[in-house]
Amino acid sequence: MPTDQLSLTFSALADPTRRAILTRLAEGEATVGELAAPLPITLPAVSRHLKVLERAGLIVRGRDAQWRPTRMQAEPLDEAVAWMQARRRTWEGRMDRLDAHLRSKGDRDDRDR
Amino acid sequence: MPTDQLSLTFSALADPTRRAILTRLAEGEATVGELAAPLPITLPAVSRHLKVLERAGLIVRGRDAQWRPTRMQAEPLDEAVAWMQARRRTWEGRMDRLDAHLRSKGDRDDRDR
DNA sequence: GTGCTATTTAACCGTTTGGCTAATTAACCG
DNA sequence: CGGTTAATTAGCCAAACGGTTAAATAGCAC
Repeated sequence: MPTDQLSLTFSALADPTRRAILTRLAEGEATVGELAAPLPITLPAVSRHLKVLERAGLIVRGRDAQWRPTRMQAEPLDEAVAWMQARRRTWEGRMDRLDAHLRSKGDRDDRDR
Repeated sequence: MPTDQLSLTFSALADPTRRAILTRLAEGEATVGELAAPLPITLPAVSRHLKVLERAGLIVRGRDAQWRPTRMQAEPLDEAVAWMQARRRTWEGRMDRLDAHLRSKGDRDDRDR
Protein backbone atom coordinates (compact mmCIF):
# COMPACT_ATOMS: atom_id res chain seq x y z
CA MET A 1 0.00 0.00 0.00
CA PRO A 2 1.93 3.00 -1.21
CA THR A 3 0.97 5.72 1.26
CA ASP A 4 4.25 7.61 0.92
CA GLN A 5 4.33 10.94 -0.82
CA LEU A 6 6.52 9.92 -3.75
CA SER A 7 4.29 7.01 -4.63
CA LEU A 8 1.25 9.25 -4.52
CA THR A 9 2.93 11.79 -6.75
CA PHE A 10 4.27 9.37 -9.31
CA SER A 11 1.10 7.33 -9.57
CA ALA A 12 -0.93 10.52 -9.91
CA LEU A 13 1.29 11.53 -12.81
CA ALA A 14 1.18 8.08 -14.38
CA ASP A 15 -2.22 8.76 -15.93
CA PRO A 16 -2.35 10.84 -19.14
CA THR A 17 -5.70 12.36 -18.22
CA ARG A 18 -4.35 13.57 -14.91
CA ARG A 19 -1.29 15.00 -16.61
CA ALA A 20 -3.57 16.83 -19.05
CA ILE A 21 -5.50 18.24 -16.11
CA LEU A 22 -2.31 19.41 -14.45
CA THR A 23 -1.11 20.95 -17.68
CA ARG A 24 -4.33 22.91 -17.85
CA LEU A 25 -4.14 23.92 -14.20
CA ALA A 26 -0.59 25.17 -14.55
CA GLU A 27 -2.12 27.93 -16.68
CA GLY A 28 -4.45 28.93 -13.89
CA GLU A 29 -7.32 27.82 -11.73
CA ALA A 30 -10.34 26.12 -13.24
CA THR A 31 -13.60 24.51 -12.21
CA VAL A 32 -14.36 20.81 -12.55
CA GLY A 33 -16.59 21.48 -15.52
CA GLU A 34 -13.95 23.52 -17.28
CA LEU A 35 -11.41 20.77 -16.71
CA ALA A 36 -13.80 18.12 -17.96
CA ALA A 37 -14.91 19.96 -21.09
CA PRO A 38 -11.98 19.02 -23.37
CA LEU A 39 -11.70 15.49 -21.96
CA PRO A 40 -13.32 12.45 -23.57
CA ILE A 41 -14.59 11.09 -20.25
CA THR A 42 -17.55 11.75 -18.01
CA LEU A 43 -17.72 14.24 -15.18
CA PRO A 44 -17.65 11.66 -12.40
CA ALA A 45 -14.44 10.25 -13.86
CA VAL A 46 -12.88 13.70 -13.82
CA SER A 47 -14.07 14.22 -10.28
CA ARG A 48 -12.23 11.12 -9.19
CA HIS A 49 -9.07 12.07 -11.06
CA LEU A 50 -9.18 15.33 -9.13
CA LYS A 51 -9.44 13.42 -5.89
CA VAL A 52 -6.29 11.50 -6.79
CA LEU A 53 -4.44 14.71 -7.61
CA GLU A 54 -5.67 16.29 -4.39
CA ARG A 55 -4.54 13.33 -2.31
CA ALA A 56 -1.12 13.67 -3.90
CA GLY A 57 -1.06 17.36 -2.94
CA LEU A 58 -0.77 18.39 -6.58
CA ILE A 59 -3.94 20.46 -6.43
CA VAL A 60 -5.97 22.33 -3.83
CA ARG A 61 -9.64 23.02 -4.18
CA GLY A 62 -11.78 25.87 -2.98
CA ARG A 63 -15.45 26.62 -3.02
CA ASP A 64 -17.19 29.39 -4.93
CA ALA A 65 -20.93 28.86 -4.70
CA GLN A 66 -21.57 25.58 -6.49
CA TRP A 67 -18.23 25.65 -8.22
CA ARG A 68 -15.05 24.05 -7.00
CA PRO A 69 -12.16 26.18 -8.27
CA THR A 70 -9.01 24.09 -8.41
CA ARG A 71 -5.44 25.29 -8.28
CA MET A 72 -2.19 23.48 -8.91
CA GLN A 73 0.46 23.09 -6.23
CA ALA A 74 4.10 22.57 -7.18
CA GLU A 75 5.67 21.18 -4.03
CA PRO A 76 5.09 17.49 -4.82
CA LEU A 77 6.62 18.06 -8.25
CA ASP A 78 9.69 19.49 -6.61
CA GLU A 79 10.05 16.50 -4.35
CA ALA A 80 9.66 14.09 -7.26
CA VAL A 81 12.17 16.00 -9.36
CA ALA A 82 14.58 15.97 -6.45
CA TRP A 83 14.27 12.19 -6.13
CA MET A 84 14.92 11.64 -9.82
CA GLN A 85 17.84 14.00 -9.96
CA ALA A 86 19.42 12.39 -6.92
CA ARG A 87 19.39 9.05 -8.73
CA ARG A 88 20.56 10.67 -11.88
CA ARG A 89 23.48 12.30 -10.13
CA THR A 90 24.55 9.10 -8.44
CA TRP A 91 24.31 7.29 -11.74
CA GLU A 92 26.18 10.03 -13.57
CA GLY A 93 28.82 10.17 -10.89
CA ARG A 94 29.44 6.50 -11.27
CA MET A 95 29.62 6.90 -15.04
CA ASP A 96 32.19 9.64 -14.60
CA ARG A 97 34.31 7.59 -12.25
CA LEU A 98 34.17 4.63 -14.59
CA ASP A 99 35.11 6.85 -17.47
CA ALA A 100 37.97 8.39 -15.51
CA HIS A 101 39.13 4.98 -14.50
CA LEU A 102 39.16 3.69 -18.03
CA ARG A 103 40.95 6.78 -19.20
CA SER A 104 43.43 6.78 -16.33
CA LYS A 105 45.80 3.97 -17.24
CA GLY A 106 46.39 0.95 -19.33
CA ASP A 107 44.52 -0.63 -16.45
CA ARG A 108 44.50 -4.34 -16.43
CA ASP A 109 43.41 -4.20 -12.78
CA ASP A 110 39.81 -3.21 -13.23
CA ARG A 111 38.54 -4.60 -9.98
CA ASP A 112 35.60 -2.25 -9.72
CA ARG A 113 32.71 -4.59 -9.44
CA MET B 1 -3.76 1.72 -22.29
CA PRO B 2 -0.96 4.09 -21.44
CA THR B 3 1.65 3.18 -24.00
CA ASP B 4 3.28 6.58 -23.99
CA GLN B 5 6.71 6.98 -22.51
CA LEU B 6 5.80 9.34 -19.69
CA SER B 7 3.10 7.04 -18.41
CA LEU B 8 5.50 4.13 -18.47
CA THR B 9 8.11 6.11 -16.59
CA PHE B 10 5.81 7.55 -13.95
CA SER B 11 4.02 4.31 -13.28
CA ALA B 12 7.33 2.49 -13.04
CA LEU B 13 8.43 4.99 -10.41
CA ALA B 14 5.12 4.82 -8.56
CA ASP B 15 6.14 1.61 -6.82
CA PRO B 16 8.45 1.87 -3.79
CA THR B 17 10.10 -1.47 -4.57
CA ARG B 18 10.98 -0.33 -8.06
CA ARG B 19 12.32 2.94 -6.73
CA ALA B 20 14.48 0.99 -4.28
CA ILE B 21 15.76 -1.12 -7.16
CA LEU B 22 16.61 1.98 -9.17
CA THR B 23 18.33 3.54 -6.19
CA ARG B 24 20.46 0.46 -5.92
CA LEU B 25 21.19 0.39 -9.64
CA ALA B 26 22.24 4.02 -9.67
CA GLU B 27 25.25 2.81 -7.66
CA GLY B 28 26.16 0.32 -10.33
CA GLU B 29 25.06 -2.77 -12.17
CA ALA B 30 23.68 -5.76 -10.27
CA THR B 31 22.19 -9.19 -10.92
CA VAL B 32 18.58 -10.11 -10.22
CA GLY B 33 19.61 -12.05 -7.14
CA GLU B 34 21.62 -9.14 -5.77
CA LEU B 35 18.69 -6.82 -6.30
CA ALA B 36 16.29 -9.24 -4.66
CA ALA B 37 18.42 -9.99 -1.60
CA PRO B 38 17.50 -6.92 0.50
CA LEU B 39 13.86 -6.94 -0.62
CA PRO B 40 11.04 -8.60 1.33
CA ILE B 41 9.55 -10.20 -1.77
CA THR B 42 10.22 -13.31 -3.80
CA LEU B 43 12.50 -13.57 -6.80
CA PRO B 44 9.67 -13.88 -9.34
CA ALA B 45 8.22 -10.66 -8.03
CA VAL B 46 11.55 -8.90 -8.49
CA SER B 47 11.84 -10.36 -11.95
CA ARG B 48 8.55 -8.78 -12.92
CA HIS B 49 9.45 -5.44 -11.39
CA LEU B 50 12.54 -5.52 -13.57
CA LYS B 51 10.41 -6.17 -16.60
CA VAL B 52 8.38 -3.06 -15.80
CA LEU B 53 11.52 -0.98 -15.40
CA GLU B 54 12.90 -2.38 -18.63
CA ARG B 55 9.72 -1.59 -20.55
CA ALA B 56 9.99 1.96 -19.25
CA GLY B 57 13.57 2.12 -20.52
CA LEU B 58 14.88 2.77 -17.02
CA ILE B 59 17.12 -0.28 -17.10
CA VAL B 60 18.87 -2.41 -19.67
CA ARG B 61 19.82 -5.99 -19.09
CA GLY B 62 22.68 -8.08 -20.33
CA ARG B 63 23.65 -11.69 -20.06
CA ASP B 64 26.68 -13.10 -18.25
CA ALA B 65 26.38 -16.88 -18.15
CA GLN B 66 23.32 -17.56 -15.99
CA TRP B 67 23.30 -14.05 -14.58
CA ARG B 68 21.40 -11.09 -15.92
CA PRO B 69 23.44 -8.01 -15.10
CA THR B 70 21.19 -4.97 -15.02
CA ARG B 71 22.16 -1.34 -15.52
CA MET B 72 20.21 1.82 -15.00
CA GLN B 73 19.44 4.25 -17.85
CA ALA B 74 18.80 7.91 -17.15
CA GLU B 75 17.06 9.13 -20.29
CA PRO B 76 13.49 8.42 -19.15
CA LEU B 77 14.23 10.26 -15.92
CA ASP B 78 15.33 13.28 -17.91
CA GLU B 79 12.16 13.27 -19.92
CA ALA B 80 10.01 12.98 -16.81
CA VAL B 81 11.93 15.76 -15.08
CA ALA B 82 11.51 17.92 -18.16
CA TRP B 83 7.75 17.37 -18.14
CA MET B 84 7.46 18.29 -14.48
CA GLN B 85 9.63 21.34 -14.77
CA ALA B 86 7.71 22.58 -17.78
CA ARG B 87 4.52 22.53 -15.68
CA ARG B 88 6.31 24.04 -12.76
CA ARG B 89 7.63 26.88 -14.88
CA THR B 90 4.24 27.65 -16.38
CA TRP B 91 2.72 27.60 -12.93
CA GLU B 92 5.47 29.73 -11.47
CA GLY B 93 5.23 32.17 -14.33
CA ARG B 94 1.58 32.59 -13.66
CA MET B 95 2.27 33.07 -9.97
CA ASP B 96 4.80 35.75 -10.81
CA ARG B 97 2.37 37.58 -13.05
CA LEU B 98 -0.32 37.40 -10.41
CA ASP B 99 2.13 38.65 -7.85
CA ALA B 100 3.18 41.52 -10.07
CA HIS B 101 -0.41 42.36 -10.67
CA LEU B 102 -1.20 42.48 -6.99
CA ARG B 103 1.90 44.54 -6.29
CA SER B 104 1.26 46.94 -9.17
CA LYS B 105 -1.66 48.76 -7.67
CA GLY B 106 -1.85 50.24 -4.22
CA ASP B 107 -4.38 47.52 -3.83
CA ARG B 108 -6.25 48.22 -0.69
CA ASP B 109 -8.51 45.59 -2.09
CA ASP B 110 -6.33 42.72 -0.95
CA ARG B 111 -9.22 40.38 -0.90
CA ASP B 112 -7.02 37.36 -1.22
CA ARG B 113 -7.36 35.69 2.18
C1' DG C 1 -40.49 26.07 -0.89
C1' DT C 2 -39.41 24.59 -6.48
C1' DG C 3 -36.14 24.39 -9.86
C1' DC C 4 -31.65 24.70 -12.07
C1' DT C 5 -26.59 24.03 -12.24
C1' DA C 6 -22.27 22.02 -10.46
C1' DT C 7 -20.24 18.35 -8.41
C1' DT C 8 -19.86 14.17 -5.78
C1' DT C 9 -21.14 9.51 -4.31
C1' DA C 10 -22.90 4.82 -5.08
C1' DA C 11 -22.91 0.72 -7.47
C1' DC C 12 -21.23 -1.94 -10.94
C1' DC C 13 -17.80 -3.88 -14.37
C1' DG C 14 -13.63 -5.37 -16.91
C1' DT C 15 -8.56 -4.84 -16.72
C1' DT C 16 -4.25 -4.22 -14.44
C1' DT C 17 -1.20 -4.80 -10.60
C1' DG C 18 1.56 -7.09 -7.30
C1' DG C 19 2.10 -10.79 -4.58
C1' DC C 20 2.50 -15.98 -4.07
C1' DT C 21 3.94 -21.13 -5.27
C1' DA C 22 5.20 -24.43 -8.62
C1' DA C 23 7.15 -25.45 -12.85
C1' DT C 24 10.26 -24.26 -16.59
C1' DT C 25 14.19 -22.43 -19.04
C1' DA C 26 19.21 -21.04 -19.34
C1' DA C 27 23.80 -21.82 -18.50
C1' DC C 28 27.36 -23.48 -16.04
C1' DC C 29 30.20 -27.57 -13.78
C1' DG C 30 31.97 -32.05 -12.93
C1' DC D 1 25.22 -37.01 -19.18
C1' DG D 2 23.25 -35.43 -14.24
C1' DG D 3 23.30 -31.84 -10.87
C1' DT D 4 23.28 -27.06 -9.34
C1' DT D 5 22.44 -22.17 -9.63
C1' DA D 6 20.06 -18.07 -11.77
C1' DA D 7 16.17 -16.35 -13.59
C1' DT D 8 11.76 -16.47 -15.90
C1' DT D 9 7.10 -18.17 -16.92
C1' DA D 10 2.59 -20.06 -15.65
C1' DG D 11 -1.37 -20.06 -12.91
C1' DC D 12 -3.82 -18.28 -9.20
C1' DC D 13 -5.79 -14.60 -6.19
C1' DA D 14 -7.12 -10.23 -3.93
C1' DA D 15 -6.96 -5.41 -4.36
C1' DA D 16 -6.68 -1.21 -7.01
C1' DC D 17 -7.84 1.34 -11.29
C1' DG D 18 -10.52 3.71 -14.59
C1' DG D 19 -14.50 3.92 -16.79
C1' DT D 20 -19.71 3.93 -16.88
C1' DT D 21 -24.83 5.25 -15.39
C1' DA D 22 -27.93 6.64 -11.87
C1' DA D 23 -28.74 8.82 -7.65
C1' DA D 24 -27.50 12.18 -4.18
C1' DT D 25 -25.67 16.51 -2.43
C1' DA D 26 -24.46 21.64 -2.50
C1' DG D 27 -25.66 26.13 -3.49
C1' DC D 28 -27.90 29.66 -5.95
C1' DA D 29 -32.17 31.95 -7.91
C1' DC D 30 -36.75 32.54 -8.30
